[in-house]
This record gives sequence, C-alpha cells and structure tokens, in this order.
Amino acid sequence: MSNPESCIVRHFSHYCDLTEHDMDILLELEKSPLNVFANDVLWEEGAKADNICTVKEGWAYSYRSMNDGTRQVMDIYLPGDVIGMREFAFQERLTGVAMLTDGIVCRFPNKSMIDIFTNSPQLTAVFFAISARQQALLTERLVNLGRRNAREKVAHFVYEMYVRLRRTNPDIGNYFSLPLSQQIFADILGLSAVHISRTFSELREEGLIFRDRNRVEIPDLARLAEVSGFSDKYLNDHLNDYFT
Amino acid sequence: MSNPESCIVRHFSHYCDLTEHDMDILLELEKSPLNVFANDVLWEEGAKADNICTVKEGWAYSYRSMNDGTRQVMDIYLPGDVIGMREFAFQERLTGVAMLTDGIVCRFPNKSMIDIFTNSPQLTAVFFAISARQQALLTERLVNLGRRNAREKVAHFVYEMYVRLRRTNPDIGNYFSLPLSQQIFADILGLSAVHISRTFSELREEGLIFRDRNRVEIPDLARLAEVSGFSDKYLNDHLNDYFT
DNA sequence: GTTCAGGTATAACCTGAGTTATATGATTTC
DNA sequence: GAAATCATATAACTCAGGTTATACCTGAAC
Repeated sequence: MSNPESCIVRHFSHYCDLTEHDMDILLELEKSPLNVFANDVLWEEGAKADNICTVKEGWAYSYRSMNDGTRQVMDIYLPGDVIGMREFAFQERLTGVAMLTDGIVCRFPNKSMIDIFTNSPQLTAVFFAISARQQALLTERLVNLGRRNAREKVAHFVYEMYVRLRRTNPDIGNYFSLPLSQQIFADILGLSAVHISRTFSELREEGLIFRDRNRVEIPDLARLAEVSGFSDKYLNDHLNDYFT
Repeated sequence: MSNPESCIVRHFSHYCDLTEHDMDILLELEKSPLNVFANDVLWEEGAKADNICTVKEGWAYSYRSMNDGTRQVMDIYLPGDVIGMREFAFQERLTGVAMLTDGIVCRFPNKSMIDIFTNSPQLTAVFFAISARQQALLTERLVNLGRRNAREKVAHFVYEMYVRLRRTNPDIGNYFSLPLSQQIFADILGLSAVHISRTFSELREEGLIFRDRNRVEIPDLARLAEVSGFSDKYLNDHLNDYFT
C-alpha cells in the first residue's frame, strides 16, 4: 500500500490511508532530493522563508542563537519529519536549522501547500495534524524547561526520543543510536554542558541511562518513564475519527 | 468589509481579505456563544478533545498541572484567538484551559475543520497560519524559559503582551490592562511567585515597568524592548504572498 | 462596620545549576 | 603515528532563584 521508498509517505500513512492521488502529490514534494552532511546549515535564522523541507534521511534540529553566544534548540527532526511549516505565514525564518548527521532532504515551495489545500482535504488534514503534533511537542518541551529539574529533564527527553524513534521503528529495543552531543542536550534542555555531563553520570549510577558516545541504553524502560514523569499522550496522534 | 460584531472575523481578516462565503462559515462557528466567568475551567487536561473554541470576549490560558502541585502555563489567549487546535489529532486534551477574566466563548466541533478544508482553501490557509503562529509563540516562550534570566523573562513577556494587544487595539498606548496575577506570571515563566514579586520590584526601581494590580505602565517602550531582547518578527505573520 | 481570602512585598536562608579550570579519551588530519 | 580537535568527566567555587515565613493591603462577603 504505502511506498517503501518514501518515509514521508510512511509517516503520513500513520495518520490515515492515503489515496493514490494523495501519494502522487506527496511524492511530487520529494522530487528534488539533496544530499547534506552533518553540521550543514539548511537555513539561518532571518533567511527568506519561502519553502518547506522534508527529511528523507538523517537527523536535523532547529535552534535560536542568543546574543550572549548561547543557543536554544527547539526541535529535533527525524526521517519523515517536515521542517519549516512554522514559518508558513512569516517572511523570515524564526529559527535556524542544521543537520545532526549526514542525510537527504527535499525542499518544496510554500505555495505547494495552497495547492494541497485546494486539491486534497485529506492531505490538508494530515498537514494540519502534523502542525498540531509539533505544537504538542513544543508544549511538552515547555513543561520540561519550566517545571522539571535537570535529572527529570534529561530522563524525559531521552525517553521522548525513544518513543518517537519507536513510532517508525517498532523493533528498536532498549539500546539505540542517539547522535546528540552533550552540548546539544544542554541547548535543548536549557542547561549547561557541564551539568548535562554531571546529570548523565548521576543517571548512570542510578542505572537509569547508560550513554556512550552516540549510543544509549535504557535498562528499565518503565522505570525511566516513571522517574521522568513521562506520559506518551502527547505523541499518540492520528486522524482515525475523521477518515476511516 | 469585516463584520465588527465578530472579533474572530476581525482577527482572521488580518491574514487576508475574506469573501462573504468565508465570513459566513466563520460566523457559523460562532453560533453558540457561551458566557463564562473568571476562573471557569473550559476543559481539564485529559478531557475528550472533540471541539475547538474561539474567544469572543475575555482572556484565557492553557496550563499543565504537575504532580508536585506546580503548573506550567503554555499560552495566554486574547479575544479573537482560537483554542484547542493543538488537539486536532489527539483524543484527549493535553492541557487544561481556564478563564482569566469573565468572557464569551464559542465552541464548534473538530469536524467543522474538515468541512472548512473541503470548502475553502483560503480559510484553510488562515487556520494553518494561526496554527503556525501559535507554534511561533511557543518557540519564543521556549527561548524565554531556556535562555533568559528572570528579569529578561518578565520584561520579554510583558512586552510580548503589549505587542499582541496592540495588534487588535492599535491605540493601546503605554498604560494598559494586564489581568494576570504574579502567580500566573510565575506559572508562565517557570519561576516562583516570590521571585516574580522581587523581579517586578527591580524593574520598577529601574523605571522599566510599573505594575499596579491589573494595570501596567511601560514608560519607555523602546528601552523595555531592548533589555528584553525582544524582536517582533515572530508576531509579524500574514498571508499577503499567497492571496493578494 | 468586621471578617476573610487573595494578592503582594520583603527578609533570611538554602540549593541546584552555572562557571571556570583541568585532565583524559576519541577522532580526524596530514 | 604525531598533532590537533572535539567530546567528556570531575572538582571547586559562585550565584540566581527557590523556600519559608511574616506582614500588609484591598476588595468581597456578611
């Protein structure tokens, strides 16, 4: 049914069954794949925002650079994710976006969204759902930043990544790749890199998370979910009620 | 051109000129106004999420309650704002929503969105833009929580409210109503109420913000914008490039 | 009027996380 | 394989903001 070549189609199929027509539209958006490398900047904050980007392979992140040299990372993007919808109604990029790993991305003009709105209510609903999901992720990140301590922040974020990865990769197990430096962890969670290091040491001593370079092991998933106050509700989205 | 009775129509007209047809659809969404009072809960976290709500009058906020009794406030909603789109693809509410003041709200079923997707690409674009704008606001809140100190947090948030109010109320001046207790400030900015009090005292001594109960005076708007590192880019959204 | 409940201000003390510094390991470069 | 660079670990010290406590003020309830 779904096109195994395209992780966008796979991702979108999560929301509802796509017609051939819808799949053709989606594949059209992926017409111009571009190879990119780790640390490549897809765009800078303030750049003209006239296109949207899908991630075919690799990981990316969006960030805002502060005047004092620090940064705040907003989002991590995985294969199948859509980047840049945030700026649909803006002239300029509100955040920069860069690659965490090598990968392949596909850009399509913002105006294509208008065509989709005109031609496929169902695809429109999926894009709307994805925008809503991104809001939900930001909402949870907000809770993380505002009302959790460092240990909970790290535990919660690692568990969130596990759940997100499991969605497209059900057999992920409890030992998986997480190509994020401690500096990126710090920029995501509003902490210093030093304190991230301390916190991972603490979590290691507690037997909650073993992190070695880009690999992470979670010996007891349920226990990590518990100490981080994790609820997966904000990741359980679908459109089953609208299209059956 | 725009219907002065409806602040939703006024708010939506900001994005592009609406046809009679579109306005009729919008007014239909406002068919069942409901009087609500300060502190009324529109819905609790975890409640069934099958409708969307527009604010006709009054202020509201969305929040998440933590296990330790603290809360994190996500958003403040003003007249004309739309609440609950976040949960379009979710079964349950991810955050509670309550009123800050007396007001009037209008609920309509989520399914109406599908009708709009089917009948008006232009209104669809506006809803999409509004969802994107909410993401932009959350993004900025994230920066505020992650990478600013208490003084900057308060200054930035107050200035943001000023800019948001000015959008629908251009002659607002530098003395306006802000019906938020120090406890709500704390819950928005991830601080304690005590420290909010300290911070307002500090800002008062610096002559940056005078707050008395629910009124705020900003003697020097430019200076406040500067100390808070405020850029209004994330509030300057429109659809002029798509529909002229 | 009096009482009561919220909201606010300020002080004193404490602590979680920032900062700076140094050391060690891992990777890449040439 | 030596040099350079990047990521990580840990210690020592500092400080912004949390916590607890008390007092005052204002408006609502009676």
